[in-house]
Amino acid sequence: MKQPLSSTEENYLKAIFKICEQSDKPASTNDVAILLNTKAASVTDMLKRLSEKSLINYIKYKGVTLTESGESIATSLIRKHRLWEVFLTDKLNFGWEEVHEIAEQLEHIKSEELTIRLEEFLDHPKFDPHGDPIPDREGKFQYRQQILLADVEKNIPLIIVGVNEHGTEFLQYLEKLNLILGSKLTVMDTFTYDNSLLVQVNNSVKQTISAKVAKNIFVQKT
Amino acid sequence: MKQPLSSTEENYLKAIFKICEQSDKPASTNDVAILLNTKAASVTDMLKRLSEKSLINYIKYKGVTLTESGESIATSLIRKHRLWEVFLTDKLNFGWEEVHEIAEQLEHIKSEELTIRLEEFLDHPKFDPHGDPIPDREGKFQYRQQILLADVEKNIPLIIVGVNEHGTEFLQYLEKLNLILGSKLTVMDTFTYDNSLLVQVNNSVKQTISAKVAKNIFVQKT
DNA sequence: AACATTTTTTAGACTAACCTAAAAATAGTT
DNA sequence: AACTATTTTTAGGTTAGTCTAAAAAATGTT
Repeated sequence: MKQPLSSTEENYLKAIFKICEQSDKPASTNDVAILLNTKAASVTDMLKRLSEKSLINYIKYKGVTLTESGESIATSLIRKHRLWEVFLTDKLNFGWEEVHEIAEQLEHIKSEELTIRLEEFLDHPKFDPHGDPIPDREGKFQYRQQILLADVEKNIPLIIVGVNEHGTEFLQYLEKLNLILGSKLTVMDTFTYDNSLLVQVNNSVKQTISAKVAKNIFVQKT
Repeated sequence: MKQPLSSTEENYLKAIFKICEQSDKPASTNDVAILLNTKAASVTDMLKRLSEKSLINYIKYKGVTLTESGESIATSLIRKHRLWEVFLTDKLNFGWEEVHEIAEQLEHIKSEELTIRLEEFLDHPKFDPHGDPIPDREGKFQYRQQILLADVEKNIPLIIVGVNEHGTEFLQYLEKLNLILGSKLTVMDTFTYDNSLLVQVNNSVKQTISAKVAKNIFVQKT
């Protein structure tokens, strides 16, 4: 009946999920093409096939959303991806900037039992190394408090709970500034000229942070 | 230059390696087809492509062997396969009959660093859960003493060090008979009628074992 | 509302990996 | 050595996933 999906098909579902999650609107063909680094024509092609399999709701020219079964596959992939990321950092001591690419491969391993035992082995982590929440077996996950460092007021003690970008370069840069998950910081001053911020990290060093960086760091009030 | 191989190509290399290893002769097209559960025509097709990439020595109608680079890829796959099997049994508590299928997928994950760190994490195991030796980073591995239980004389104390078949059914059956890695046993008697054996396991139970089973168990003298 | 621009789809072609059926080469047997 | 049976290769076709170029639909602008 349900023959297993190819990695390619799975990647399309994940892409559609991410786009819809961010914008709360159907994903456009182009959005998907850009995210998957492919061409719009190829996307149209695949959308027809996924629609045939009842994994997406696709209306020509009107964009695409996931059906329930499509969404369940997408969240399962995200779940596996994030669990493997935890494994790679916590057990194999990879840096948070190194794990994405490997997890991208590992998430396609097909074994329900493996995922369950991996989760158990890792002690049921709730967040991955970048602070992203890990869906449970039913695909549900608590959303993190999504306050961007860029939107926060002065003189409030904060803690870093996540990042909004997962590129190697960005994460390595953050690490150099000591801006990692769990780091404490306070915005000392904001400069309206370029929207950069002066922040104090871990109650010691004061640093200036560009607006672009501040828009990619999630914080919580402590 | 060297674009990475597809999982399919990798599986062909592994198959050729296994056939050549067992028979010490070039692998025939048919052998490969049978092992990979595909058709001879498909194999010929692939052999041409692998030959083009200098991974195999292929002479029409004469069979195929691996080149040095082909062999290095094959042993790397076997290395990864067996390391993941150790991970699955030792860390995730899978049974030795459950791990093959999952490791079949995991062996294709591409990251040199991952393999090295996994090996480290597992404490540099030398054998997988079925007693098969794990190649080192250079692809070298010590061959195990390959004495088949079927070929051993009476009244010599033995220990099980490996199996020659990895099917789920066979391994589950062995487990039921308490014939697992490390089990001690002695051949008490042999019956020339059907070549079955009477063995004593762990100095307690006496059991009869068919010739077929005895041909798939490797033992060592203690 | 009509025209220009952008987005999306269609049409047609390519590659990897597979297949079946037929032809060619090898191996086995008398 | 000749003939038969088996193995292997070739020829031609299929499917998934990709592409480019052109056509069609949607969107934006005056």
